[in-house]
This record gives sequence, C-alpha cells and structure tokens, in this order.
Amino acid sequence: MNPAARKQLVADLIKSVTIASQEDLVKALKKKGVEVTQTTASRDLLEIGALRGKDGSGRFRYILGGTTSSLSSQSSRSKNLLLSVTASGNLVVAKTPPGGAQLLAGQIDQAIASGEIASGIGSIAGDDTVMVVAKTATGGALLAKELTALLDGDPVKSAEKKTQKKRSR
Amino acid sequence: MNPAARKQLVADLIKSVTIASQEDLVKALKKKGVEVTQTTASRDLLEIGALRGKDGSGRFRYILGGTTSSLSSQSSRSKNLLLSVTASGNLVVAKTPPGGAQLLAGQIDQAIASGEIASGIGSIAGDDTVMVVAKTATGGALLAKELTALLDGDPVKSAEKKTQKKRSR
DNA sequence: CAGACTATTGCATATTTATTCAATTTCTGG
DNA sequence: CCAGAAATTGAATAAATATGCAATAGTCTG
Repeated sequence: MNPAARKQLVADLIKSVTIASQEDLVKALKKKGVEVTQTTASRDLLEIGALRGKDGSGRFRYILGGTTSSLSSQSSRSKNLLLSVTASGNLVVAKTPPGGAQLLAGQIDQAIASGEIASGIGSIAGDDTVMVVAKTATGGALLAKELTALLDGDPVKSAEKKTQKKRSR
Repeated sequence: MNPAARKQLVADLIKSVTIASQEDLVKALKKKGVEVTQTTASRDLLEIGALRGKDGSGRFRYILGGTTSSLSSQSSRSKNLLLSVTASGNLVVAKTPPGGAQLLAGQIDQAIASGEIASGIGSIAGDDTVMVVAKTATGGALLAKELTALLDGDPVKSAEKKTQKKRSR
C-alpha cells in the first residue's frame, strides 16, 4: 500500500475508533491488511497532524487537529496534499489531509484555467475533500488520470470499473 | 504554590509561549519561581487537557484542547441532523439544519471509510447541504437508501423516479 | 542501462512521557 | 492535639514516542 493512501486510512481510523497508542494503530492497520511498524505509525501520525491527549473518560486517544494546525509544511508541494483520487460519472472526488482541500482546489482550478487539465471545468472544496467536475457526462475517469498525472502521487481508484477485493465486515 | 494556581499558570504558559516538552515546561515554571519535576509537569498537562503535536513549523508544541479539538467522542449520530435525502444520478443531496452540514459530512465520510456505507466515495459540505457522490453513475438512489438506513429512519426521496410528495421546503 | 538522486521504511536507540511506590504534607472529625 | 484519610509530590522506572542511520526501492537523466 502506498504511503499517502495509508495516511488517509490512519486519519479515518483515528476518527472512527479509539487509538490510544501507536501500537494500537499498528494493530488496527494490520486488521485492514496494512503492515507497518511503530516507526511508520509515528511518522504518519505526525505528518497528518494528529494530537494525543486524554479523552473525557481519562483514556489516551489520538485525534486530528483542527484545520489550522497541520498543514503548513506541505503547502508548497501538492504531492503530500493529494491522498486519493476517485472517479464516478462526471465527477472526481479527491481527498486531502484535514484542512488541505481549499489549497488543492486552488491548484486544480489554476490547472484548469491554464489548460494543463483539459477535461475538467471546475472544482469545489470542503475541509478534506475536493470535488472536480468533468466536461463530459462520463469524463470522470479521464479527469482523474489527468489530476493524478499533474499532481503526482497515487494510482487512481476507479469506483465503477472493477471488482473490489474488499468485503465489508 | 498551590496546585490549582500552578495548573492555571501552566495553561497560561502553553498558550503564550512554545512549550515543546515537559522539560521545557519545568524550566518555564522555574523562571516564574515555581519548582516542580517532570512528573508533576506531566500530571498537570494531562489534567488540564493539554495536547501535544507538531505545529506549522514542524516543531513540537503543547496546546490546550478546549477550543478546536475536544477529545470527547463525536460518535453520536443525531437523527435530527438529517432533514432530507434526495438522489439524482450519481449524487445525493442531504439537507441539515443551518450549520449542520460539516458535522453530517464528517459522519458520512467516516461511514464510507469504515465500509458501513459501501456505495459512496466521498462527500462535501456547505452550511446546510451535503453532497455525496456514489460509486456508479446511477448509484445515487442506492446510496440514498444506505445513508437513510444508517443515519435516520425516514423514507428516501427520489428526485427522478416518480411523483413526489410536495413537502420540499 | 548505469549512475545519481529521492523516497520510504525498519531497526536500534535516544528522547520523552506516564506511572508506580513511598514519603510527606494537608485536611477532617473528634 | 491526635489519629486516620486523602492529597501532593518526587525518585525511579516503565512505557511510549521520535529519530539517526542504513538498506532498499523507485525515478529521473543522459
């Protein structure tokens, strides 16, 4: 598994289950089929801006910092900004670390304006998600490839095309 | 010095200067005339709910959790957050009370990440509207059902299929 | 393809933080 | 004041996290 996608998974995990320590995280990742050591867990947590403290019940827990805390070190390179790209119909959904979506959307809009990305017509950003609209009704897949090629990083996930290996719970 | 007053001082310190470690805190307290060991520093920080992570410049820093990031569990799914769910093509539009969209979108993204919702790929939120993208070009209706089943008990509205109840609002 | 450069990772270890335990102080009700 | 209970603290240590370094894999350039 590639590092950016793993970081996305780490972010999702600490949002959805209580991760009290890095060893916890290592085990949770293993359940998802991702094997790393505490070393990498530590780096991932630092890089996505995770914080550690005690929750209301007095147990340790990692959380994701607010949109302000985590991003400045990655602002220049879009590579760290782009965690995953998924296409569906005329849309592409791109995920970023928390707070990174506005920045990524700006770069995408610029690329559209300059013609570097030919198959997109615009984007809109939330906190960690950017939606990009393709020119044609089925242009999402092509647009996803363009985005990936431009911004570097991960292989494109196609939500429609092939069989998923994953079984849900 | 009395413990409560010292904790207040600790809180003030980590708000006003960069405290990168507990040894830092011990030194900062010493400058203020308060001598304690790392043991007490650790306890004080935990008791006031301080969090540790890297700041924008990549340096370690303690912060206070209250403002941005409470560690309390955010897992409650408030049903009154979801006012309506409507599908069209590969999209679902979910409405919330004013200001509730970000919260709902966060819950939806978690559900997607965890596999509870299998037919969605991502969501984006405004103020009272969340847009969710389905995996397939016509997957909106299915996704709407999944969302409704997960977050609420109300029937799904379809914008495309047939006669509507007139209760849009 | 070679060579050079970059990115990613784990191991070993340094650094940092949390906790156990015992000593000491403070509080409380007679 | 006194006996006991509770709170507070530090020293030692356990536990957890971060990092230097080297190995490996991937990428680029000619």
